[in-house]
Amino acid sequence: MPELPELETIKRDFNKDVRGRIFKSVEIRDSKVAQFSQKEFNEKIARRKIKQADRFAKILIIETEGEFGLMIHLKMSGQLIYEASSGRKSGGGHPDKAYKGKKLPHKYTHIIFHLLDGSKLYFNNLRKFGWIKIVNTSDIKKLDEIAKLGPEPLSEKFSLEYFRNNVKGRRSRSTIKNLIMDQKFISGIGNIYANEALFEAGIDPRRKAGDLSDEEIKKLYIFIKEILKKAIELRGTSDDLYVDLKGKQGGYLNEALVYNKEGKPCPKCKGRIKKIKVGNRGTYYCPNCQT
DNA sequence: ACCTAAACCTGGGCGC
DNA sequence: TGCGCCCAGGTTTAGG
Repeated sequence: MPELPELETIKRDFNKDVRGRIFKSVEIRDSKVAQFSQKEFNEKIARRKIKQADRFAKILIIETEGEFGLMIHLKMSGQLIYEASSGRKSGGGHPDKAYKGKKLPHKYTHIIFHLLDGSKLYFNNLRKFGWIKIVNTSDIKKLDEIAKLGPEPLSEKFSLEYFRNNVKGRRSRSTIKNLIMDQKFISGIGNIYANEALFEAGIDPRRKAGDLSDEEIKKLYIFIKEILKKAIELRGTSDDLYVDLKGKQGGYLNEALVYNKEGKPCPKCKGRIKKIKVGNRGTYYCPNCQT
């Protein structure tokens, strides 16, 4: 579901296609998902030019040239889709359909942003866990949701030393899979890429973090980065509902090693991939290769 | 302080 | 055909 690579894909496309446009108005179709009022939007966002999109782990922030911006979390069923105004060249597929071929907007479109040039941003969210709120962007890193996040796996702050110290130290009693999905420890990894990285590193997801050898810790550290980089190149994973800004699916699922592969042959040993529960999450692994 | 499990929400797939 | 049940999942909250 939307994890770091998916949000990174949206951010990059957003900065290419939407940056510089101007907010006009908003249609709030579900007030749980839109955690702001019409009035607040009119006061803080309307008429402002879009400066850029930033990504912090799985959170997207759309900054305007004013003091405020939008903070967006897709959770697992969210879609942020851009539709260029009709009549102008949009430079790519027109995303008028994004959920089972339904035309936008549809039942699960909870917010629509209208931009001054007639283009639109749709926020769809089937399970309504995702949200958008208006935040003051003068000091983004101090915002509650951002401040509590651990380092990004592809940043310099995520060093092997940091990783090793935490895996062996304070957090050593949780399972290694739960640990690498803990956003306060490393931010941006969710269920899909946790499964994939543990497979590549040959580590059983149920292992206690503290029982990993230095060599295993290093392998996992390397593969977390590798898997995420590869997933960004492939524009993310579309298992169920994830699509990019233009409503297109990501390419990673075709390349996935174990995720969603129950009963399929392991890419390394040709044994069968098993599905179990770890920390209440569906977990795919190869019993032969991951020990 | 720590960990686990339920809750949030909805559609889809399954068994009967 | 249709009802009821369980599952998916990121994060928070409640409970142990």
